[in-house]
Amino acid sequence: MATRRCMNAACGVTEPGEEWRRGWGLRSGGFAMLCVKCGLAYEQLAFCDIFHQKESGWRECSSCGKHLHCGCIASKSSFDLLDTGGVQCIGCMKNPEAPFMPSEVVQNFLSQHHQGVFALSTRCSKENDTDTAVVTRACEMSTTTADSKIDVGAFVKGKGMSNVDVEQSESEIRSFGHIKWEQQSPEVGIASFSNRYQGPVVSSQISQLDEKDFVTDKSISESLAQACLSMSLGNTNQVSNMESCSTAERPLLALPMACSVAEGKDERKSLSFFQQLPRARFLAKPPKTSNRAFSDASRSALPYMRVARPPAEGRNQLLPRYWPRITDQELQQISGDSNSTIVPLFEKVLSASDAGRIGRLVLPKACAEAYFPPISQPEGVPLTIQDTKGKEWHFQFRFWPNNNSRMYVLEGVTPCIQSLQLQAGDTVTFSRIDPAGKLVMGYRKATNTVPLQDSQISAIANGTFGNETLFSGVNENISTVSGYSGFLRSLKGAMDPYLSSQLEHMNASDEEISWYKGGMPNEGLQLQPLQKRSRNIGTKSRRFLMDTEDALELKLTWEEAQELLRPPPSAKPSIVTIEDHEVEEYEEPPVFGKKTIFTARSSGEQDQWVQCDDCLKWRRLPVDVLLLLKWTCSDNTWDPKRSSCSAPDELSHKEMQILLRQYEDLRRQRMSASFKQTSSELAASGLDALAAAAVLGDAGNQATTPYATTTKHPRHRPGCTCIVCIQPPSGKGPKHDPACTCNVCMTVKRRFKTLMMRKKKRQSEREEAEAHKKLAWGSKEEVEGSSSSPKGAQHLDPHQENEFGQESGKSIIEQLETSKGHIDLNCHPGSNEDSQTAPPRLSMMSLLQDAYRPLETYLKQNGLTSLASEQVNQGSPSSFTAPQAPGESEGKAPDEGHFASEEQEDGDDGDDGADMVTSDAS
DNA sequence: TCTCTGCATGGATCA
DNA sequence: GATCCATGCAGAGAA
Repeated sequence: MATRRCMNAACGVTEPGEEWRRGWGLRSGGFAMLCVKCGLAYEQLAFCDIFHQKESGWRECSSCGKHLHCGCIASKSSFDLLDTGGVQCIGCMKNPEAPFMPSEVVQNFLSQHHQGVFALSTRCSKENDTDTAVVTRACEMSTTTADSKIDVGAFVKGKGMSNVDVEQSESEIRSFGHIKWEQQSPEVGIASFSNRYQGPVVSSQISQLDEKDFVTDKSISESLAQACLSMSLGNTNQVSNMESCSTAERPLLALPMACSVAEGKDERKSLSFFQQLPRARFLAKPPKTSNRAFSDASRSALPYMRVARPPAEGRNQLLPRYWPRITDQELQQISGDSNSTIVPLFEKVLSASDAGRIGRLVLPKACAEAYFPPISQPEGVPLTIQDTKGKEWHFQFRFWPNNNSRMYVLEGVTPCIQSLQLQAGDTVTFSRIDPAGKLVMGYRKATNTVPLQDSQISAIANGTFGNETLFSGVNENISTVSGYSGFLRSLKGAMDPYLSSQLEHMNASDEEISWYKGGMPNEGLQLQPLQKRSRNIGTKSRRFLMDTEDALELKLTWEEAQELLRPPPSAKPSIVTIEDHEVEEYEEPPVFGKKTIFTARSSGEQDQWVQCDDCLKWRRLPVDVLLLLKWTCSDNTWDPKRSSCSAPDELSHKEMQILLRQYEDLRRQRMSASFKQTSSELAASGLDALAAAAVLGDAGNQATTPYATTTKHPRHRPGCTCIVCIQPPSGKGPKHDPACTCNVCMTVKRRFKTLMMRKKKRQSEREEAEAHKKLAWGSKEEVEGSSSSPKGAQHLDPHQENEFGQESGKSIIEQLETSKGHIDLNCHPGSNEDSQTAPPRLSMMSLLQDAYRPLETYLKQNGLTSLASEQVNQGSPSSFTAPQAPGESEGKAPDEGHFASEEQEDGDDGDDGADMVTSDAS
């Protein structure tokens, strides 16, 4: 064991006693740590090197053996010994900002008080804390730092400190950069004392914290400790002569996470952390995975984190979901103008039974045992809890045995719940007012809330909710689109009030935020709340089943949200193959785009319509344009005549309204249809069905194959099961076996066969010279073509395909090969062997393109003009015709798009050509 | 018949 | 596998 001299030279301790030997640490002005094993928060080991020097460069808590590492670097980094004592990780040392950056606490405090006082506290160890008084200490001195002069004399006088104390403390303050040591209550888990987020350095290090990490996770605890060890006491160059101080007066940063036994003694005697720093910040636990991808800017955009790590009383380590998330407003509301200290204890999202008429609020066991009076009898004890308005509510705090454990409940909460108009999903927070010890119950309404996952809580609290958390993949790149704040503002409405509250600070406006929903900004995109972990969607648990409308809305809105995702601008994807699936992988996260609607002309040509954010006029755009979140007429480079908001609408207001109304109706219809289909599928799917699907494999694959949403088929949208949408874009992705009977292949085959059948039929009529040659194929095709019957179309199997007439079919294929290049033999009705020997290339998409090309066009291109006239007369009842755009033809052929029936989809490929048939996609 | 009470159940999560 | 906890449920008592 390599014991070092305490970094705090004033301490003078070179051989830490047993009371030191607890793993924990401090970061520069940011937070204190909890011993990962013993749970002590206030060991006075702040600046002492008490860890084993391991060969690996890691240090180990001499007490509990937990490894600690600097929080600034995710990977292992060795430590270096500082001249002033203590250790510092290499990573931190290389980072001129991280360790030496003046404490945000000090900075903030100085900025507010011009005093170099800074609350720090010591605390007794867990084992002997019951009778070990925390030595409160204050320092009095005037010292000059690089930026400011500190005068803490007034404070010291106020504390009645002796000159000796002052002298001792003076060095402490010098060394620690304007810090006042003071006994501190353990109310807050981790605190950042800044009013504003100070930047990435601290946050990134803070982000290393984790509840579990503190307690059990050794690997993570390493990160914690490294943060400790890398803490800076200010610029070491500024560390002046250090004088000794008694170990009993070893300073500690006033950061809670106290041991429990001393609760109620020390903390209530101590000056409040909040009293000293009325706007103390709660910070939170970090994600398990340190994620530094979150940009500095984005981190700095989360200034008001209030995820308070609850006091570790009774060593109960609460699940993060119970960590109280309290906003400034809530704090102020609870505390009022008094100097009382608010100790956020825990919170709970009300379940249905909690908010129900039973009047029982189930309390998390750990919370109940930690913060509520101990009870030994099931009858429990009456408990008076005050709400934020000061009204006192009387509950019965009790428990009943449950699985060799206890289930704690608050009974009689109905009047309170009703009074506060709380519902399931709302959150109640329990806090304690010190020193009075009163329990206070606050609440948050759950409008559009997102009960965050534990990891999300952590990540958000640490400003690292990046790729792996709630808003996966969404980070600062958003700012390249519409401004990060705008993005966050958009997110706000869908997030937990807590997070929303954080985001509020990035946007001065506290007004209600609506999601931009494509071209209809007035429609709030109802992004539904995320549920906790996997208990939300798709769970079999009854308790989480949503009613049909909710489910419908949830499904659809997420689809809609998904629609708005765009590949990151100017980002080139790399193609990776995962389980034989080629996936476009972007380095950058997706961005939100603007939603548009699409229309199709009779010629099959499509238009995209977008609404200007400023003038709300609709502009026609090419279909292949991807728009970012904000779009105005000035961005209309495709139509210079309408590149200004002053330019008139291309369509009249009425026409556009009709278009939009029809579009919306159609959307709803499709939503309902989709939902009904899903519901029926779900209803029909039992375990047997699932098992059968699993056995069949194919069905399973279909069930699990995500719909590929491609920008190449803008008329289609997520959820569309048409062949275009279920086919990997750009011909990428796995090729199907020629004998594959999956939906994709069968549809391709059907469509191709029908197409070819018609073509062949016409050709056979016209080309008498080839009549005999094609007659054989044609006759068979006539049989199958009668198949325009469902039977013929749907029961097509590979064997039948082989009978399809290889010779004739081959000639057709050859034609296509000649014109289109390689043919996807997967789609060749009778070329199984070939496909296996020669991997197809893009031909399926070619066929699809042909198949989806308006038949009229196709026929014309193939010299089958006589068919064209027929096709235009075939309508699709499910499509609607939009007002004709100026300059458009008068053709009224309906579109065969994915609004068409399945039969049309399969058989009537020539139904394309709807005039201005709207479809939505992004 | 409704409400309350105490406990059981089982899915989700944790270790 | 253990534990938590949301919810169900049966029995008792009240309306």
